[in-house]
Amino acid sequence: MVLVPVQKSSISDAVFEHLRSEIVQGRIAANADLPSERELSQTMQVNRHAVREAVRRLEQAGLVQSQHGTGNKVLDFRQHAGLGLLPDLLVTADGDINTAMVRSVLELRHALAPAVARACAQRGGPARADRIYGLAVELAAEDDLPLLQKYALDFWEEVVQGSDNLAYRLAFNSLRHLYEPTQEVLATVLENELRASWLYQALAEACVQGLPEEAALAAQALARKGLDAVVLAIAAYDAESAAAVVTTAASAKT
Amino acid sequence: MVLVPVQKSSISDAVFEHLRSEIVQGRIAANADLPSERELSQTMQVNRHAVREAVRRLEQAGLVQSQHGTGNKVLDFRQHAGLGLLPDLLVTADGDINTAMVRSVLELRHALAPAVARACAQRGGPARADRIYGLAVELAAEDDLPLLQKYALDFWEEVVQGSDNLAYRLAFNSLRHLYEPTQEVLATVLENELRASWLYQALAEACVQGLPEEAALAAQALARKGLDAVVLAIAAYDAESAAAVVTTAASAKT
DNA sequence: ACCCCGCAACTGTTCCAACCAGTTGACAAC
DNA sequence: GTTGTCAACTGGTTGGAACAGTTGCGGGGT
Repeated sequence: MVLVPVQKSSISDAVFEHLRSEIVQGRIAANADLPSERELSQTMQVNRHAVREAVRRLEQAGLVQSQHGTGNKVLDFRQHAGLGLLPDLLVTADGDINTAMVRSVLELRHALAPAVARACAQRGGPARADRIYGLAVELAAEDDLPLLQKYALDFWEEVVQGSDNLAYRLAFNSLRHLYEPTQEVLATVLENELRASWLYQALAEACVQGLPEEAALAAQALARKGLDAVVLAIAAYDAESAAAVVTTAASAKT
Repeated sequence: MVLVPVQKSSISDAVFEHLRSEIVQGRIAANADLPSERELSQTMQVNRHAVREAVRRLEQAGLVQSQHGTGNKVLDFRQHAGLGLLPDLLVTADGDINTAMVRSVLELRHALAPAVARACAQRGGPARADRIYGLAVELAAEDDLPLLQKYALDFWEEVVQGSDNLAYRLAFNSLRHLYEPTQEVLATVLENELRASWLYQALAEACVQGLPEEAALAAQALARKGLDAVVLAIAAYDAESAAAVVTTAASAKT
């Protein structure tokens, strides 16, 4: 018997998530008006306050704009949303993985990793470099994939902090929030990267010795491994999906 | 006589912004409890719903976590917030410019620009490349600084769209929202970059001919100019601030 | 015929006053 | 000492009312 904490969700949470997915998946066009609060509360059978709280969150997320007297206008999330929207974009309307988004995210990581590592080697300081080195050693000694993943995340967390750049860190936060719920799925795909312990060590070494370019190169090599693996996995996945569609069509014809 | 639209701000907006600045500037410690909703509504003399809507937005921004029965806990924004928080971090508690943050943001831009340009040259397509080229030509012909700035923003907007990477675009959104309100201030600092029309043209050329590495190099050179200029400006600004402090201290002593 | 003022009829915004529901800690009963 | 209960917090939800902008229609006026 396995017991897990039950997930409790408030009403306004549910309203928020519903409207968000309606918008993100294009079922409500950009620049269109959201139904009025009174109408929403009536059709969704919830109190108007719940709707209002949801709309406020949508506004904060850059998906909606409120105007007193006129209504709530749906914005184009591609123009106004931030990285916080990534988790919701990873799955398409029919529950499939949005492979284009996965590639996008890993490209973003590939673009940031070298810069973060470079900054960390420049400004991280000896104490931080020691911690990073210690994590690299732990990582090299570990064989279990989930644990390896956890250590890698800790490793990067330290490097990002060492970069002494809050903008990097905020971007990293968005990527981490995206990464955490999908860990198990990604573990197998990123295995090559996670097991490249020599690269983690090279990065750590570069931080200890204060060699920015070496750190950047190691970080780039790491991110490259992940990106390449994902690109391959995506190609396989898309081919499989296409084949499935063909099969379905064929069986429908018979 | 000049008339500008008056800024109307709702009550919950005001509550939100007040609490946000309290949190971001550390006047409420991370992991501390926010005062209860009833208490906040009483001390701020507003209705509890206004407080609730503000707290919802704080939660959405990653600054606060709500728990039924226990209260609203303040999170460490460095760990949980996204790039959307950047605008609020640019000014310190006493209204000064947060120079470390300015540097951080331009470093982020410097890290992203080459990757975005590379992707655009690879995947942008001929139609987009033509538009980019057209904007580069317009840019080269322009002399007025504010207009130059507008064209440069349009230019990058096109490049980002051409990168066919929604993650890049969402990150770019955050940077743009940060950039727009401070345009006038930044125009003078970034003048060297904005007037480097040959680099814009090199980037455009690379997009037209589909040369990713050339595009990346041009983009990096552009971002580098801005970053270098800002680093210099920051050094001057900090020196001036330090001198001002000394002067104040000296005059206080007499 | 045209213009313009004013009045509905929308919209979001704010408020009040309850009550429901989770959490915690003190305190009495065992 | 352990345990169950209850009071006193907390946020969550509800209904209803009134306030405040926006828009468009229609009845004046010119």
